[in-house]
Amino acid sequence: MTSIKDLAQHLGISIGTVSRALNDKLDVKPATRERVLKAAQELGYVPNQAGRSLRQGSTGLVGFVLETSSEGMMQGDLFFIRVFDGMQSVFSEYGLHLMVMMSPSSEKSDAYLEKIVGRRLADALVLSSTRRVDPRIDFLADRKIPFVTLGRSQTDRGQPWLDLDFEGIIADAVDRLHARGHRRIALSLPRPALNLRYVMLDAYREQITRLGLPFNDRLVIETDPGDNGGVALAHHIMEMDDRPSAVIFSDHIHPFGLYRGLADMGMTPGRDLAILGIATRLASLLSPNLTHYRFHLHDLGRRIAQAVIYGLPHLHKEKKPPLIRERVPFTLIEGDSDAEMKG
Amino acid sequence: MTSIKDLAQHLGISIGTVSRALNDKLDVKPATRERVLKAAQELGYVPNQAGRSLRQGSTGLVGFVLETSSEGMMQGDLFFIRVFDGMQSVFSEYGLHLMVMMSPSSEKSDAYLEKIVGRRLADALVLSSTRRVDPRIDFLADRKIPFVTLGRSQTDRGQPWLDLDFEGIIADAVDRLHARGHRRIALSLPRPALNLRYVMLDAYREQITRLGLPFNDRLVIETDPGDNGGVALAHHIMEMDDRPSAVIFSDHIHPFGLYRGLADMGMTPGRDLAILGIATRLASLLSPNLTHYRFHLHDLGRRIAQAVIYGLPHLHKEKKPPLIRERVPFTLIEGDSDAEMKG
DNA sequence: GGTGCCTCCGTAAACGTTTACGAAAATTCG
DNA sequence: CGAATTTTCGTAAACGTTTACGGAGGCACC
Repeated sequence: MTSIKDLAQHLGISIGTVSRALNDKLDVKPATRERVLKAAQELGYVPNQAGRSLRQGSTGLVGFVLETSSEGMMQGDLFFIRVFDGMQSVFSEYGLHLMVMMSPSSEKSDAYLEKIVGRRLADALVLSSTRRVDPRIDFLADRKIPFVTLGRSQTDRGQPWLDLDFEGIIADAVDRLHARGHRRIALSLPRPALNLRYVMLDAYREQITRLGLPFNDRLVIETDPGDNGGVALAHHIMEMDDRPSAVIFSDHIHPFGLYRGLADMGMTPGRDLAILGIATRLASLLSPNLTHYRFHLHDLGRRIAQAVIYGLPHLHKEKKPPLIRERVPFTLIEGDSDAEMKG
Repeated sequence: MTSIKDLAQHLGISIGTVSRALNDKLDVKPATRERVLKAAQELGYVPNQAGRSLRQGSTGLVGFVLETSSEGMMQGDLFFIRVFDGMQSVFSEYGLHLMVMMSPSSEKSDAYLEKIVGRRLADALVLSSTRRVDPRIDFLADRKIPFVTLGRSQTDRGQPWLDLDFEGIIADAVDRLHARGHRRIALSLPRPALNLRYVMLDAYREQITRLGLPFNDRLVIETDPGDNGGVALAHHIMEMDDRPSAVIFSDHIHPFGLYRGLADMGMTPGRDLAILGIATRLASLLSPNLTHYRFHLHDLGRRIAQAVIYGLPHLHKEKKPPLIRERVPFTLIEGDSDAEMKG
């Protein structure tokens, strides 16, 4: 593999000059710069990242920490790949590379982070699946590693975050169902550790009481990772003695299970139970059409990337970059799963 | 951040000894080794990867090149994350890290690989979405970069590969449908560039003729990326004048679309059209149950990882490691979507 | 006590860059 | 034409490791 030394020898100039030429430094004659660039092209020279990292203390890599939620059905997949794509599209402009890292389950995730960070594998990290109390945030903040979280947390160390606008969704969903005559509106929530759960629950409670409805915690239903995609959930709901007439989902998998479960019981979504979900494009494959909230995930990725850039001083010119803490807006896709309540 | 120099000063010994102690070299007294390890623990020392990479010429990273198939519905997602998980579980034992890299669309993927490889970002690569003629394979082989492909290709440079046993699936599927009285069996295939398409087509033709059925290329149906998950496909199939009584899918998304399309037409999968698919756990959410072929994706990931290890001489002891070229076996999950043909 | 052999450790070079510094060359100016 | 200034370039240090090499001690042996 050709090194900068080879290049310099081949051109008969010093490696210092070659380096400056390649990195667009000022003090190099235009003519020689051209010669260097041309030779680099011909010899297929690409700077070795290790050498460069060592010298300038930055690797050009941004790590996205993905937890292998060992809980049955993988939730995020369809979600994440679009986000990654958006992130990379921004990073490319800065010569950065996105590195998706599979972190072990949460108990060992600290040791994992320790290694990543200690080895200086990445210049910055993005955390996902943020928990209400998230030690990873303290860990990174203590070590002054630039990072951004996808999802909020109560562990607040002044870090930038991006999140979906769950409050907006819940408010809209509750309003919408209320306007259509529903009074017993259930909410399906993920496991307790995730901060997402509390955000949605608070928003739900707030909107319910604002509408003058009684808050009933029996209508707050926990999704069971062991439940195969939510089939059992359907039975659970339909067999409650004061069963809800509508249910709001916080993910895009469980609506499928619920549809399936209802079908098994001979019931129809939208007629026997109104359903609202947060969904990806997959939702369009449900019949009847699922009314759901959708996000521009590619944009979300771009926003995350921007927040990361702001955390890396050598990549932008802002003296005091803004602290990015945004909830990205949703779009409502109207379907037939949340029809008017008759009776 | 503490470097090995800090550690050495703190202990009052040379950095050479510290390095040897940490790397389990022979010529260091057990007592000092212990002291070093203890101090490293206390000071939170983790070796800087850039320094190490520079010296030994390897980064400890394995890149998985994921193409952002810009074609409508993302196919692979649910699939890949499990594979990643399997890979990482092996890599962890070797101190390797999986780095998922989002490669741009295929036209520019060469320039992308050029950068990755030139910068020495990864010790080895894994290619996915292999095409029948895949220039990436030539590129990597020419540069002697260790790599493994997930999926086969006609571009054969002696590289190891892992793949799903599509031949086995097709043979089993055709047999199964034939035994149940089906004579007009359609096959749904992905876009032409992918090698997968040809593997399946060949296997299909072979099995069809072996059973004495006529090969009819009108029964080979191309899935349209623009078609929203296969809904239009349903209409297309049901409106053929010599329409098939069964269809085999090569992916896990289109069955959803087909179910949806059939439902829209008031038809029932398994009664009006037999359906076989290759699927992930999501399939259990279809009603009636989709009969499908399933793979142990975590294992697949582990196999890929093993093949990668064999390509990195410093990580194993084999003089001549075996060339891994395997099709991982499938499991049939029986459902109700491929019932007996009546009439 | 000299010789030889281990065991353990320190020294220093090397990996490929970038960059501060100063020297050389080119240009401008009086 | 010489001096002052600017432009351009070469030198060398530094980043954090690993590792080949050799030296210093300890011990056993004759």
